Amino acid sequence: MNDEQGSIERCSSNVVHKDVVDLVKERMPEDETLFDLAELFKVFGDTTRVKILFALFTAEMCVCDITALLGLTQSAVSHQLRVLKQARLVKCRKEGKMVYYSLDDEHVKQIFDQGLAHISHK
Amino acid sequence: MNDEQGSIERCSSNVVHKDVVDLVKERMPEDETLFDLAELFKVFGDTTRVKILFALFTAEMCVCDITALLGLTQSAVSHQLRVLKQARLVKCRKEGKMVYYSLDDEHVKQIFDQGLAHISHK
DNA sequence: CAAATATATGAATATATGCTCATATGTTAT
DNA sequence: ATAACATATGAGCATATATTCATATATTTG
Repeated sequence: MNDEQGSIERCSSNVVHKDVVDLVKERMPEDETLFDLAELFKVFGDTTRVKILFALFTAEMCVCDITALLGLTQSAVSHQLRVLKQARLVKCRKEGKMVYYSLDDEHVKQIFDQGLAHISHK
Repeated sequence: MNDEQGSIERCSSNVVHKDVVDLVKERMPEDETLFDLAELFKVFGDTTRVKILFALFTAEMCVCDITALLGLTQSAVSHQLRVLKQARLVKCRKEGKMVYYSLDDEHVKQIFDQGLAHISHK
């Protein structure tokens, strides 16, 4: 209402730097976008799924092989493959009784590389 | 033990394509790396934290302003800032009673951009 | 020092999530 | 058709996690 230049008062849910908050608000993506982005990263946020994706960087694999590789239950693997597929990160093709999974995204590799870069200390 | 070229039998925790599994195993990063990577993405896997990081792309902000921006409790924001700080994604500087948070990572922007690229349909 | 304010933190709670178990579906071979 | 096998899926459980509430800490002001 007043205080044009340096607003350095009031908080408790009230804004201290209205100008900054307004600018940030302008530049914020839509809520749905932010939600979807978080949902995507949530998929990356599990060791089993990260392992599966890394495996598929190297080669297409059937569920059986992934199960053996990870030392988990076939059920557990299948459940996670479902999650990855729903996120459109992997695709599958059926050949006889077996189902072969492979990567279905060009971005994952780069996302992982950036993530690894962050991890190997800044 | 036998069957050199096309091993297309046995599963149930037994490997179907031993060659593939062996190759994949070779190229897999260490378990600790995979775990840390998943932990990092777990941090990105929450709408509130994604919002905070996006906000900080634009400007350094105090807790108060972030709280107003997100329409959450000050406590909730503080808890999430803690998570982000622990992951070395944000840093903070104190000025009087206020604490200003800003980005502390060069990779987040690129990770988010790749994530957004994936989201906006393949 | 006391009051006001900004931020941090521990406990409690409600929800989400990954795995296991049991079972269903679908394919191949006998 | 029956048996064997590969994969998918639903229910249940145990754990993780995001938010809230209450309160602690720290800084500034009167």
